[in-house]
Amino acid sequence: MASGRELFARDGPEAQMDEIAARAGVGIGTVYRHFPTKEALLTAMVRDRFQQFAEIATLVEDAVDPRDALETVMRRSAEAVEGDAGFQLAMMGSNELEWEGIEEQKAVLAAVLTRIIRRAVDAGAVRDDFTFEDFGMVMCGITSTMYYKPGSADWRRHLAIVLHGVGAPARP
Amino acid sequence: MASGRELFARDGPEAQMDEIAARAGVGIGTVYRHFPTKEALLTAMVRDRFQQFAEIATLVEDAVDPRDALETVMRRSAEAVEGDAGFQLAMMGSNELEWEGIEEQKAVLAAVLTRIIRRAVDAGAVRDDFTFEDFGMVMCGITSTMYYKPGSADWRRHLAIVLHGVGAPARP
DNA sequence: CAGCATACGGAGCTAAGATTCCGTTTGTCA
DNA sequence: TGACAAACGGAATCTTAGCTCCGTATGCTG
Repeated sequence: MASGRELFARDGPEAQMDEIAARAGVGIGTVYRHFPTKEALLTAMVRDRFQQFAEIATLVEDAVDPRDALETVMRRSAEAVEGDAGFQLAMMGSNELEWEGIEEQKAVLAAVLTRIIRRAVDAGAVRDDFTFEDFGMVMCGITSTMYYKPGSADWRRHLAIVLHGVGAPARP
Repeated sequence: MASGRELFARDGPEAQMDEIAARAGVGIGTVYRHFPTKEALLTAMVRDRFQQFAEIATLVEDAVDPRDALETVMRRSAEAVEGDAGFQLAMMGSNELEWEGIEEQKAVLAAVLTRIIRRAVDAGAVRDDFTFEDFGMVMCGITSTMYYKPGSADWRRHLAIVLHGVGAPARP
């Protein structure tokens, strides 16, 4: 059940299948009938999030100011993930393991973001060596703040620092 | 054994006690005679690292340029931790759980770093709201890159971005 | 060398949590 | 209403990994 996977996300990735089932109001067997394994459940959740990221990025892509677009994508994506400990951990590891069936969503996101980044670089608003890879990297960092200080808004400071750091260095 | 804990650090925090013991060339019982619990072993390791951080910071504190001092501390600390997956994960969580017996080392580090940061801020080289807490936060982020891309030098890019972001914003 | 103490090794105990399996319930068709 | 199918629930199983315990080896003293 969709509801089940969200509850799981909320409690973090070490949530027990028993608990997930109970909270969704079904038996364990039922959960396993929908998702053959715990990892499958995780993956489904992660895929949804990446899709959401892609939607956010697409929505913002045509903003007049490309620098704004980038900033907004980062902020909105981070906000979307606040309180979803399960995904936060998954994301921090997303560069490591290639989750099955995530590639597609990731590719869409990469395409949109690459365009946004290129525009921002061309506008001189972002350091010219910034890439989609870097985007993922710094987002993971921000996510780590979220994960380890749940409920705090500290990640916004982290984002602010990174956003400043992503800007083009002052020409001397 | 000191050697034992390092081997453990290398293999990550999910290394099994059996394996640790075997690799150290002793029996499991012997490991448990030195460290009552797996967590104790972790903690000992983490304490050593924090002490190392404090030493690095102290060594660099008197550099002429406070901005350089900060940068050097970050880089050297990160380098010290490269390849130590166990500590990397522990550090990412260090703001969450208060490890027993780490407070002392952490306090020393905080004192030195706070001085360095203050000097850098006073010199106008670092954004004036930057704190020791922020230091830990961004270091965790950089560490997450290290952890999830082991063996890669990508964390240096992450550090570069963050360092730029930590700088004082241009006065308009 | 005998006797005692200290430290070792590692088989086995126990807990936790993912996954399986089968008897039961619910729903549909004639 | 009876028979069959699909979906369910959750106790039991299997696996993994931390930890305990006790018989043995090493070393010191007289």
